[in-house]
Amino acid sequence: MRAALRSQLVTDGVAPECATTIELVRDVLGRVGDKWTVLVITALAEEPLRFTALHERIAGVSQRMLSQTLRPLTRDGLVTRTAYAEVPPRVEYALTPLGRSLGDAVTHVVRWVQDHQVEIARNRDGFDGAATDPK
Amino acid sequence: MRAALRSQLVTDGVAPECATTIELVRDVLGRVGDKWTVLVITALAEEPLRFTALHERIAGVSQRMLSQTLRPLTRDGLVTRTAYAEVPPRVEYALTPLGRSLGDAVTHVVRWVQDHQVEIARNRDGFDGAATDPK
DNA sequence: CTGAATCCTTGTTGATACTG
DNA sequence: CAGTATCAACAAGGATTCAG
Repeated sequence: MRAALRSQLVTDGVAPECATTIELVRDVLGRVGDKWTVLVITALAEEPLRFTALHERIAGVSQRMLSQTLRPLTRDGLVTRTAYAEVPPRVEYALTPLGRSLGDAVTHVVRWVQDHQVEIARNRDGFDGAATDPK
Repeated sequence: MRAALRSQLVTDGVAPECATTIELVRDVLGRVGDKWTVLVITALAEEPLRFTALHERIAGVSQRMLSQTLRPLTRDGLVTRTAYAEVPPRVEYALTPLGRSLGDAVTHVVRWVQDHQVEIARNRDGFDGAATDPK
């Protein structure tokens, strides 16, 4: 199964139909790895939120980055964007079932980090110590 | 549990000990989201490989990016680096159990993409169609 | 209120060349 | 063989300003 995973990811000698899958995998993984997407998903997982509310909950995000993060999520159907024709305008973002299921998948990785953070920190100390103290 | 996840990720009003966890989560997620790490992990999941072998298997990676990808993985204890004192030099990289377990966690996300790629593509078409065809 | 447009700074990537 | 050093190109992120 791991070989099957690799066959989906590797780019040398890919079959043409596979090329689109590997691109999509990279696209989504890159999304998950970016600075704000996971925070947006987890924030929306609690409850639907309007733009400003999101902006307030996610500390440090700029308006620009927030809308840049939301657009591809909306495009992929991970979140819905509902604009109410009022003045002042009101736009509510909510997580779709699809987005929720991605959040669940990502949770595995997040939990992995939490479960292994001590071990990782210890490894880093050992590595850095060996580098500076080569005795 | 989802609220717990969010409490680990969000940066506003964090407890001091949490700050290091959220940084680590971002660090690892960023790693997973970069261009080469997942490919390296999946390649090494099959068998230990030397530098050149990795370089050949992962199409498109430069020597520079490969060593830049390998160093943090080694530092965190996800892969081992064994240098044999020979001429010519030989260095073998292998996945540790820790690295293997991260690969398993990431597999959930990869499988999620595979399972939902059609739905995502359909959503994108709809989104793009609505943008260009506002009738 | 909800963004889009602009500018600017920084970080990331890749090509190339060089070393133990 | 297994990298490091250097440089140029580019993308990402943030601050600010403007608009519907």
